[in-house]
Order: sequence, then structure tokens, then C-alpha cells
Amino acid sequence: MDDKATVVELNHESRLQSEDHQSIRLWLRLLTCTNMIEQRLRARLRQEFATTLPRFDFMAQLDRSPDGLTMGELSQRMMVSGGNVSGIANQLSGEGLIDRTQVPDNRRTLCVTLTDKGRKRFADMAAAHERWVVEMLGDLSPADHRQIMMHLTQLKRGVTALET
Amino acid sequence: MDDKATVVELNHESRLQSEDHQSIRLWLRLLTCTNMIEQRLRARLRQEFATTLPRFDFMAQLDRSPDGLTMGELSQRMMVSGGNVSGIANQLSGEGLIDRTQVPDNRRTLCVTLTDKGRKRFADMAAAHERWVVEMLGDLSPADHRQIMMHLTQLKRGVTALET
DNA sequence: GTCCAACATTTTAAATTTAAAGTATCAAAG
DNA sequence: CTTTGATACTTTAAATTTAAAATGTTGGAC
Repeated sequence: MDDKATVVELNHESRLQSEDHQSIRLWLRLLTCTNMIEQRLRARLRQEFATTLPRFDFMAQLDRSPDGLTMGELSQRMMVSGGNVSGIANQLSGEGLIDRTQVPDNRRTLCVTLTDKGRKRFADMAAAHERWVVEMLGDLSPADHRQIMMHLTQLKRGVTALET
Repeated sequence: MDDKATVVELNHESRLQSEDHQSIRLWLRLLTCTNMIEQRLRARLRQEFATTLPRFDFMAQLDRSPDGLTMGELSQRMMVSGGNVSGIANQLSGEGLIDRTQVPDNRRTLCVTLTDKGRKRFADMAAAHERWVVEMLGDLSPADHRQIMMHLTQLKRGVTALET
């Protein structure tokens, strides 16, 4: 439907109108970058470790917290719904990668930890994952990194500040 | 599970280890920002227009291309699988918001356009959507906008450059 | 002690999403 | 003309995801 005299990348930003607000441009650029990286990571995790991004994320959060996390904490940190976390936990538990134990002083709460097997499994994936991310973002100089981080901090602060 | 002497935001970045590579930090920051914005937009589209982000995205791409887009083009631009686009197209077509017409010189190809109803419906949503995005990102000065865009351009270029 | 609202989690149903297989069409080679 | 491989799209099955309802638990208020 489009004449292409020049090669054009097609992605979220293709929907931009000339009169669109600068903020819309920034948002679509952000979305495009994130989606591009996410898709690559997803594909590689599937190809090389037969796992998914949310499962990896789940284990990464636990690896970071050796004392364990509750289901609610996992839900917050992974930024997904509670039901979602329940489902992933069932899988990982079934594969012996995590333990769920009752917390003595609150019978509503579960404490989730990586098993030894889970910790080992994650270590392999984490090393590869880091290589992939560095490969994708490593072009940027340390100074650029700092600058983008600063800007995204500001952006994040602005969004967080809004109520609801 | 965590003592919180200070208020800590919980999100993807919570999984960061002290020794993690700068690129991982940047990636998780990017993911957190995108998810935060995406969740807010998703919730508002549902509350105020009883629709979803992918449906909005679909219509936005079409609004941008008055001559229509093929299913394949939509798939590329929305950065989702072809089957996904088929499903959304069925919905929107059922609601009379889009038309799918055969292209005369290629019977495999469908050309998708917004109906008048679809165009009107989208105009309302787009106005609100722009307000929301500006509300979230508007804190940044025009100079900041330019800088972040520049950096994300570079980041995008780096990721695109990788094969596969 | 008894309610009652809040909380932590799971379950449910519906929608979304994906990868892969399937269908139909095309274009080009022989 | 026929075959072949590529293309455009849809269908399928499985997994993911979400919002909302359901379950069980807690900690006051009274």
C-alpha cells in the first residue's frame, strides 16, 4: 500500500502523523525499542533454553532475593497480575525450580525461593541473557548509558507522580 | 520479605544485582518505563472507551494510512504475529469499524481501511490518548525530549543492526 | 467474642498472543 | 502448461495475560 522509494523500518512509529505531539513520538519510540529487545530475548530464551521471558523474569527476581519473595511481591516486581504469577509458580514448582513455603506468622502468605536446581538453571540463563543484552545495548558509550538512564529516571518519576 | 526503612519502588529493576552490567540496568529501566506507561494506557482505554491497546494500535496505524494497509503491513507495524492481526481485524470488522477489500491484482492480499464510523471512533480515542501520553511525558522539556529521542534512535539502530 | 473491611492468594472466564501448520495465490523456470 | 518455491493470510493449539470473582486469613472496631 505504500510506495517505498527508500527503505523504511516499519514499527509502532509508522503510525505517527506529522502533527503529532512530541510526547507521542517519544512514547512510540520507547515502545518500539522495548518491543524489539523483548522479541529478541523471547526468541533466544525459547531457542536456547526452551523457556519464556516471564519465567526468566520470575527466577531473576528470586535470584536477587535469596530470602525469598511472597507472591504479591513477585507480582509487583514483575508488573503483572497476581493470577499470572500463580500460574508461573505452578509451572516452576512442578519442575522443581522453586519452593513455596508457608510463612509462620501469616497463613495467607507464601514465601517463594529458588531451589538449588533452580538457582543453577538460572545461572546459565542469566549469563547468556546478559550477553544478549550487552550485544544489543553495548554500542552505547558509558556516557550515553548514564545520560539515557538519567532521562529515563526523570521520565519514570514523572509517570509515577501521577495518581491512579 | 524485605525490610523497608525507605520507600522503594518495586518493578523490573528490583531484580538488579550490584554487579550487574550497565546494559542490564538500562534494559530493565527501559522495560519498567514502557510497562508503566502501557498499563496506564491500557487501563484508561478500557475504562473510558471499552477497548484494548492492540485494537487502538490497529486503528491508529490505519488512520495514519488513509489508502489502507495490508494485513502483513499491519502485522509488521504493530510488531505482532500475523494471526494476532487476523483476530483483531475480525473483531473490528464485526463492529463495522474497518473494511477489508480484495486487491484487484493480487487475490492473496487484503486491503484494510477504517470505515467512516471507525475513523470517527478513533478520533475521539486519539484525542484522549494524546492527552494521557502528554500528561505522562509532558514533564520533560523539549530539549530533554530531543535528547532522549536521539539516544533511543541510537539504541534502536544498534539493535536493528544485529542480524536475526 | 463477633463483625467487617482489608489483605494474600487462587481460580475463573475471556481475550490476547504466539509459533506452527494449513490454504490459497502468485511468479518464474522449464 | 506444469511444477516449484515463495508469498499473504488464516487457522489451530497451547501458553499467556488480565480483570474479576472466590477463598481463606487477618486485624481491628465494637
